[in-house]
Amino acid sequence: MALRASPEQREEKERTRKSLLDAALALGVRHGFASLGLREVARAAAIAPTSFYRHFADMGELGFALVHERVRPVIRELATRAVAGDASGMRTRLVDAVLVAIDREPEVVRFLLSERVGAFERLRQGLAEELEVLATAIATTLLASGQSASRGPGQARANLAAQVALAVLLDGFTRILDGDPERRGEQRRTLVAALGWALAGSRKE
Amino acid sequence: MALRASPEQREEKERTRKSLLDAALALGVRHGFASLGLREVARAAAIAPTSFYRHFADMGELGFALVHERVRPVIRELATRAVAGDASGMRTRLVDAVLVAIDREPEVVRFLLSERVGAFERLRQGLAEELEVLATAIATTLLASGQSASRGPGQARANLAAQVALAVLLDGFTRILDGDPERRGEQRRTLVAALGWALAGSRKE
DNA sequence: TGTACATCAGTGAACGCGCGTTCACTGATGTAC
DNA sequence: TGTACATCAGTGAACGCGCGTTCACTGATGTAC
Repeated sequence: MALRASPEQREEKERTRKSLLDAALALGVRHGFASLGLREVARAAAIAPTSFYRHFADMGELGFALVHERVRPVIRELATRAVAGDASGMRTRLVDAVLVAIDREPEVVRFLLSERVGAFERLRQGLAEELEVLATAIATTLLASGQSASRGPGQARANLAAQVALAVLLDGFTRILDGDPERRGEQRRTLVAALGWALAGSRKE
Repeated sequence: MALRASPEQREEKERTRKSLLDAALALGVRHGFASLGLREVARAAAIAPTSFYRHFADMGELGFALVHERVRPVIRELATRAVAGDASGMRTRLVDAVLVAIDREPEVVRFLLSERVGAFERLRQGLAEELEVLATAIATTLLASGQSASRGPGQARANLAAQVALAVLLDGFTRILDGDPERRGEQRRTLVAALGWALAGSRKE
């Protein structure tokens, strides 16, 4: 190489890095992320333990990468869906996006839910910041559709509704992840109803 | 002893057991419960590592004891408060009980929040069962006060409101635990508002 | 073009350390008679 | 009452093991000239 690595080398390194992140997610779902070891992750990624250091200084740095590179896109997708229409259809748009996220990347969702209340404060803060983006998106759509502004101070009511809706969404993630996969239809209906309830607040549903 | 231990001996053993549970909670808040070691907990409880086995077979059994002996009473207290009056005052009764729980036993609350979405399925299930009691208590009060029964099928609406309210309560625990202790007053008002929003659903607030 | 050198992902040996678990033991305190 | 025995919480030594980290190295591939 010398000053720069070739594209092939950079791709190769990126593949190894990706396999480390994937391995950490897969193992974390089983044993918990906090108890994950560097050697354990390297082994699952099929590299020598010492090679781990070519990508991350320690497991904490890997956790931070998971937040930024894996969790963030999932939450941003939800936020995009929230603002991709008016408030009346937001319930179903969000719930559908939740189900897609759980189907595609259940480990990422589990990581989000776990570390949001986990032991590492930096991860908790990072995830809280990401979730704030989603809350803002929900509040924006509510305000824009004027559905919450009909009474009282609009912004405050929209924020309140968004906070409650976010709590319901995260609760829904948990229930569906731990629930029976056979009963997705019922789970979906319940979550749509709960989210509608959360978004409606004191207005007519 | 022989066939039975003296009351003093049983008290002594109970004290040691309590110090193990306390140590696990205190350490768990800092490093996460999943990564907690038997030796680490025994050390913090000021007993020899081998003495741990006089009380628990392993850390998993200790975690189960935490659910049943520490978390359960906190949730039962919330459930008791929920049914200790009519639906109109339930918001403030529950929020006050949440603040008391956080002040008295922040480690227990943190344990509840963490393990509810943690890696050990048995703990998740145990905590879900405890929380179900609280949801039922909330739904019962709503139904009894007839505030949710005014429209549509009463039981279903009460259950939905209780589910949303529970999500808001748990979210409130998280926000207050991670929030600035100086701003308790504001946090309390926000949580009361959010819970009111959650309980109100589509009826007038 | 050839040759010398730089970069760097990945490696294997080695280290000291804390872990979970076993084992035989101690000492206090009970019961049996 | 005295004596033999049982129970059991707590102990310290010892074990094998996997951990995180360091180190000097390899080999592929780039640049400089």
